[in-house]
Amino acid sequence: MKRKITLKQIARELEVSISTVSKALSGSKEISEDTTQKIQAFAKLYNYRPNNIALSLKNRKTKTIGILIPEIVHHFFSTVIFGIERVANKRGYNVIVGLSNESFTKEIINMEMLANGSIDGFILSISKETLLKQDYHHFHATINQGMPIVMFDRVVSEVDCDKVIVDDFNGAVKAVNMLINKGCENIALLTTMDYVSVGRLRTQGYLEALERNNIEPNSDLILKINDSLNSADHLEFLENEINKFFELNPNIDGVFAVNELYAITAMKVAKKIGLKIPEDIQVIGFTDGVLSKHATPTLTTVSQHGQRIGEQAANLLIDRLESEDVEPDSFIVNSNPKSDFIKLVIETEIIERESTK
Amino acid sequence: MKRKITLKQIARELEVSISTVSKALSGSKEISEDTTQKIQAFAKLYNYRPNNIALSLKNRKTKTIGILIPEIVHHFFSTVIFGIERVANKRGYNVIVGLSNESFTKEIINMEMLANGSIDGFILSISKETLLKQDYHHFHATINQGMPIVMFDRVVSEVDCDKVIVDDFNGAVKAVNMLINKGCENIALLTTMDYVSVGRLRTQGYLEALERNNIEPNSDLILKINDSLNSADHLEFLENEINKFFELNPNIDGVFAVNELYAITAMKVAKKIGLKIPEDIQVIGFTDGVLSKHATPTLTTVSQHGQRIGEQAANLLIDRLESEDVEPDSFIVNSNPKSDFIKLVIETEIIERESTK
DNA sequence: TTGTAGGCGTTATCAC
DNA sequence: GTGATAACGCCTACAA
Repeated sequence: MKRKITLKQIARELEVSISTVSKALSGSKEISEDTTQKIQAFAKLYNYRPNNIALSLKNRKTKTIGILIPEIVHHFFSTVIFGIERVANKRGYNVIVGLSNESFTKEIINMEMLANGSIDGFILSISKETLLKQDYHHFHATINQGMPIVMFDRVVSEVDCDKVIVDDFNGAVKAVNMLINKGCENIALLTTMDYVSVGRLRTQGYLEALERNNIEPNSDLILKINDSLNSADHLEFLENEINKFFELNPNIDGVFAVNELYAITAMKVAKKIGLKIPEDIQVIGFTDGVLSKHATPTLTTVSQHGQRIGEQAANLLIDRLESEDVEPDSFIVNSNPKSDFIKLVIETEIIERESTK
Repeated sequence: MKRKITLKQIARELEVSISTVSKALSGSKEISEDTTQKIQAFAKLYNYRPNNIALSLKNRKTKTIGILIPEIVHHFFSTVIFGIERVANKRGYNVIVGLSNESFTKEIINMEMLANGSIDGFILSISKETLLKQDYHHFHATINQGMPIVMFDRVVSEVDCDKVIVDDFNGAVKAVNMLINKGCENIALLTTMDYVSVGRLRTQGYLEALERNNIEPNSDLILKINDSLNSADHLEFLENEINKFFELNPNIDGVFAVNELYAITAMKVAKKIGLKIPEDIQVIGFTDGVLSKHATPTLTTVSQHGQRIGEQAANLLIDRLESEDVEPDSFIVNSNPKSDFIKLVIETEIIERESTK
């Protein structure tokens, strides 16, 4: 077992100085043909590779991106990671993943763990608990330390940073519009509690679409589901809630659900009580995951393009990291660093499947 | 924007030496009460945290684990990551993720990228292409460099390292046994091509169960599906294959599928051609993912306990990393480092749902 | 053409 | 009690 070889060892072995080795390996023409050749051959033989940690320390940049997300066993988030990793890798960066599990404390711990030199910047989506608490001091702190953050999906206006968001509002408008155009007259909304901003935006989109079509919103047709329960009991609870809801409102002929699970469950309940999809009731869900594609009938969804979100976020972050390099040299007067944060809105796309006519 | 503060800056500010600051902060009692207090207060005020990179360089360990997997948008793998992250975090480690996308080359590039000091050890699952090529030199190389590897799920006997695997063989036996006990007489096997070892093991389990029950295996009832196509066309292809298969073998009353997708698709096709589940045909799939839980009918599956796999793998790796620290001091004669690699077999568990009687 | 020295941030050893 | 020094591995400005 031969440990990784270092410049020092090569130098000792070849009886030259460390800097000669360094220069020879980087192809500097300060060094003579002969020694360069000799050194490069030796290095190749022993498979020399510069130590990343040493480089990081010297260059004060690690070439790695920290991702901090609420959960990973989740189609949307893993898709985003996939997108991030893709461009990160292409641009020479690694990716380090931290999970908050929707917990405020774990989010903070993870941030501190990574912010101490391990990474050059963050790409993150805020945990539910943090959103509830509305305590964003840890974001401000790391930004103040000069570490850039790019937020995606669950973002918050209180923090100044680059953001990549889904066009939740218009996605919902499009979906509900489609239901209306396909003949639905009593469209139900299945949504979450308000504190997760995306849920709120999707609800607003639902209302907006109704208004544009001169349909009076009916609060009976809106079901707000408490999603704070954990998965074990959650599924049953969900089915019961939706079941009650459908029985109270037998006139429902269209459903817009703010996430895939609600949509799938709505279909399941509908089928159980004898409704035909899409003949009797049409369903559209936000978020295009595995379930939608494989449900029977397959589910029409609003796709968020998770991969694109990840790619854009990574590009945004890396662009900022690499532009910072130049900053100290440039004396642009209007650099205006406070307000030129970018907010990318990723358009949604409706994927039509069998649950709509 | 105040950059992260360093020992040097504290020292300068307080007009003491760097080493005094270092000692004071680590609570050494070499330093007087007074200065210790003063320094600690100052450090707290400026929120001093030691720089991880510098520590890594000094200690020659990064306290981070490299995960290298074929894909991340995949329930099983993300579950494993979840498990790894959990124990890694608990034990003070970070987790850096690389994706091979089932590509041999990307696997190598990622390994080399991470092996140059960025991590202390690997947890990985081998890409399909690598398994096909049977070229494992990169694993040997990194192990030879003194970097431990723990493989999970897709492992290979040619590489000497710790392994955590699913009991694919017995899982399959259990599943097929269950089908037999529930009255199935013509059990079909839906499997992949042979080169992915887990597929082969599950196939062997299927055969074993038949044999134990004195049932003559019938090659007509085994469908090997070419899964090298990409997802776009794959689904349709899959449905067609299974459809043809079912039509050729109308006597099938039980299906064991080596993965969730095949099982779900089999159910879909069965329903389409008018078979009732589980009355006419019962189905069990390997891998317990989201689809199984939400399909109609819900699918009986063989759960692999992905999270536990991840946890065990992480514990194995960290145990090895932290035992290495002691090694140089201990002069145990029978240390026998070559052959004491651990192979953990995680038992599967059948989760009964509606697709079986 | 080659080598020396300093520094990235930290800790540990040893001297004062 | 406090501080100087070396070392982790690398790079680079500056000497020789």
